[in-house]
Amino acid sequence: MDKNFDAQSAEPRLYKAWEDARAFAAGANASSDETFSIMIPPPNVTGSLHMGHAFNNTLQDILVRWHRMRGHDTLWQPGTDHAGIATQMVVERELAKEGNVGRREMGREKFIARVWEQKVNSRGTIIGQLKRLGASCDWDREAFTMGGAPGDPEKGKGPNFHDAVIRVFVDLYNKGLIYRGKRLVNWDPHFETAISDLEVENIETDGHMWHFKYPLAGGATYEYVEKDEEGRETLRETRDYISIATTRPETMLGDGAVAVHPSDERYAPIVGQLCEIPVGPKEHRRLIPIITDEYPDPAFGSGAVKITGAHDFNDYAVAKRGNIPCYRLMDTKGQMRADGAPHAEAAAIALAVARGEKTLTEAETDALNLVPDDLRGLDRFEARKRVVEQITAEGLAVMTAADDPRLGASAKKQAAPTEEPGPLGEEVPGQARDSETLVPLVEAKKIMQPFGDRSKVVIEPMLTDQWFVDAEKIVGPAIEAVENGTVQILPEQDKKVYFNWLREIEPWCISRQLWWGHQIPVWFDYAGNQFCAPDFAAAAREAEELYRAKFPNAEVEVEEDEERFATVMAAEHGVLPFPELWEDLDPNDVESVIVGLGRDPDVLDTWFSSGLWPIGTLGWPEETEALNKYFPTSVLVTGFDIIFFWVARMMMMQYAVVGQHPFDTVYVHALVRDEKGKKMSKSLGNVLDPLDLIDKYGADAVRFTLASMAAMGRDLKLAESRIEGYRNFGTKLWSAFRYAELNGAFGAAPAGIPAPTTTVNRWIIGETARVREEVDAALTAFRFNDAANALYAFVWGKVCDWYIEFTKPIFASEDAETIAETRASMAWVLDQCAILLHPFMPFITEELWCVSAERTKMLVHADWPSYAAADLVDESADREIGWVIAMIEAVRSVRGEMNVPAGLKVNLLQLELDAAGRAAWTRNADLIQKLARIESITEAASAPKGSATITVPGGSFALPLADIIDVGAEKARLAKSLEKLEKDLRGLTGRLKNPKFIESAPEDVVAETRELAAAKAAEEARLKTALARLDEVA
RNA sequence: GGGUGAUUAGCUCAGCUGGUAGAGCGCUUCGUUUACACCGAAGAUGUCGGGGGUUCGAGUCCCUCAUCACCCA
Repeated sequence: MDKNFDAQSAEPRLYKAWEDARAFAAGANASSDETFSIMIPPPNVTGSLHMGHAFNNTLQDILVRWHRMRGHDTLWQPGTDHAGIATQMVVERELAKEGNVGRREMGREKFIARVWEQKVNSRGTIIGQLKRLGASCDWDREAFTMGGAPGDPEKGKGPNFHDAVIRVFVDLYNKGLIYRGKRLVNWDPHFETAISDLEVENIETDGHMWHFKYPLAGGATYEYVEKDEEGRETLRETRDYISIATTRPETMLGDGAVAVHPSDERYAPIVGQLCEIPVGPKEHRRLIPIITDEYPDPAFGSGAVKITGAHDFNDYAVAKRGNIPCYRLMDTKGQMRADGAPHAEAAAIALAVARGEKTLTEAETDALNLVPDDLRGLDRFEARKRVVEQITAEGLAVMTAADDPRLGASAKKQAAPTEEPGPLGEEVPGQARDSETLVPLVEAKKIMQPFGDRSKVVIEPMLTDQWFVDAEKIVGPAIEAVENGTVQILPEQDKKVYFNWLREIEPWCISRQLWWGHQIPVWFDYAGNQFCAPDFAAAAREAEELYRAKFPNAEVEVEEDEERFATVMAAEHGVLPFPELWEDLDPNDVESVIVGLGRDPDVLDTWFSSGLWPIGTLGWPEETEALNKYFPTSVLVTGFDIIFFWVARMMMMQYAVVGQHPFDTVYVHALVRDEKGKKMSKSLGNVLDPLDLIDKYGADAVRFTLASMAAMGRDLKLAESRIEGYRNFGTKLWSAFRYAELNGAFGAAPAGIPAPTTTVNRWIIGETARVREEVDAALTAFRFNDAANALYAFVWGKVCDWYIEFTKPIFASEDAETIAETRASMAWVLDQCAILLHPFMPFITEELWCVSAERTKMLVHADWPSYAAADLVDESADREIGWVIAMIEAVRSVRGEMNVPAGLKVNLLQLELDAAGRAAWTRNADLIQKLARIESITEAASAPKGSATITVPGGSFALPLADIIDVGAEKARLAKSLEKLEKDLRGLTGRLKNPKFIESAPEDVVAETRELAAAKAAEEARLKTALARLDEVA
């Protein structure tokens, strides 16, 4: 054997050997009917392996390898996710980089073809990286969340996931669980698509709060009175306006009302009146009603809130309650609308509505563009600036003293006025020279601003038509399953997060205005009828049926017409031409009907398809053998950040579709952070690339590190030094095998558990059984760190530190029988180390397995042991070795502290020793003498002058070190031990003297305490005699 | 604002149902005793965030305060 394991060259070789042997195939090495299955959380196709993946997949691989070795019928299902928005973003960026035309110029079909190309190319990256980690997935079953979708160049290679997704959509649609509607959604103006609320990050940012006056209609006035808590008047003035605070002035253009709290006395006199939106051309100022609603907080701002139903979630709710129109102001890019009739015309209609002279349908309201002509087409932030300028110029901004602290940093700047006064009301307001001057009240304020998690642009709440899953109707079983334990979530605390979210579930917006994804299987006709079906032919049949019924004597022909969808959309915006024509017809007279069907161009949220991952990968809707065998799956291992995105939705969807729970256990792991606890991010530059680490330390070291730090529910802070430490552990194991090789313990594989006679061999076999139980118990409880640490402590602390050292005198001896027995025992013990470590460190253990003996199977398929400590632990061997170790440590400790030269062999005087101690000594004299470097031992009645005392259970010894010993140092050493001992003893006897302790503590605890107290007392006595002797000398 | 978690050795953390604190790394001293210097031997270090309570007994259970982190508004 070489001196070290060469991970770089061995890992690819070993992985290939496993793959060639189809060692990871579902059911490989199965010897029982028990099944174990895991679905990989599919990484994005365009992604690459980061620390989170490495962690996640290491844990999965440990479980999978462990179960496979235990003979369970095991499947680890791999695959990748099409990651709609992320992938589309990557490809669009690539196109731009190549100087190519954009996707719109390219057209949908060509663009999709391009994305497929990208998918085929980059899919291999992440798969290759998973293999480098050692992931033992059944690669032949690799799935893709868009597998089989139109354009898939590898159609038929993996499961047809597309058909499954479409089928589920149709199914849920038919069950009434999916619907289309105009709702306020989170709109990403960069990608020009709706996104779900989970894809929005709310970030606190520096913002402003502007205060404006909305003049009352017709110059009306009222007494505005403010009172303090005792009801005393603090302010009374006659006002002709109502004061409004807003962080988004540009949305004023779409205000539908001003709302105040019903209990707010300040505004009671003007509720029901109209007020004027103080922006837009003077001659077309819109009037809006002042209404009451529970939403405004009287204590916040002025207590009055403008209501812009089409651009704010809270306002939307108020608008719905108060039947206030929601006027959409922006287009898909977040620019002020430039469509429709001129502002004057639109404003007139809106005014009529506000006066109650006219009502509009939802579509008509949406068609109305209330953006003043001069602001049309502007970016929303530019529009904000203009609106503020216009209002301020007109004198309708609320003013305040220039040193008003609410102005924030800009207020302090007053002392040093800038040279050029900027336009009033800008984001840096107020250029006044002294506090007498009034400036517009623009509060500097932290506001929570929504950002797209992918695009990083400010999300715009937008009123659009979208598809929704009526999640509320399907959460029931998902909640119950966790409540009643059908599905276990670990760690327990994450259950709460799960419940909180599910119990307050909102409709799930599943449509995305993207091209890369599963296109929604719904076709529209002229009249806006929806036909939901797996394909056009089926949709056409439905349409045909409908029109046959409507026009009994007509020949009905249905044709696909992509233009139709656009027509219908236009119709929704106010022009609905065709059904009106029919009103004048007698349906019986119609002889021919041509129905054009256009398909909804939108695609489904990626999470809708990954929600079907457990069944879709197993071939559902076909009743495949795999589905029968491996579903419901055993464990889902995933990060806590996607409990909502994925776990909860898989639960809901699996129940909704197949009425079953998708997995028995969800193991939620934490985040990998850097050593300072910061989240790893590219912008911080603290990212540890798992592949770099694998290159440097080997996959085994990386895996073992991650496993040993996987304490449940705790983030792991990863320092490279830890990985280095576990690389060293691998080397330690390697060199232990090398020792075995040098001592003839290689060769034939052990046939069974050896039954040696020598104490050390009997002892280590018992220890092995103990660690096997520990590892199994830890893995059963998903306590990966406990398992890893138990193995570390066993291999290093027991096998290497003691067992191997104990065998040295044996192998150096002439005792052929004992040597043979020790070789067999050592071979077996090291085999067990390899087996038990294999799930954690698959590469090095496989290599050691293969080089150390002739094998019938590779380690990946070796049989996991089941021996019990109860059967293999030999109590007397255990006690004896315990004593021997204590003896050696005691001598070494004294030597170390007394600065006895390491090379010097010393003579030991035995002062007193009980029978057990004598027996242990006799049987293990060789080994104690070698390890403690003792030349000889002689019995003596008393310790000579200038000797150091060694106490062990049942006896005491003396090291005569007349020449070297420092009596003072020895006294100090003994005094220190004695002090500690006495302290322990005080605690113990104190407890034993307490009658309540004897009464109420369990018997075994009392007994244990007594034993401990006795042992400590004995040792105390020995130490005291030793000290007394020293006193005599001194 | 609501929720969750954390606070234990210099650092990073274990410590499951209460029985009197552990690991790894780091640090100090010594050491080539042929498995291993990616090593060995020895050693030092803790009012377990503060305060209160329950208990014979609290790092562990309860209350409270403080600080930090994350999630959701």
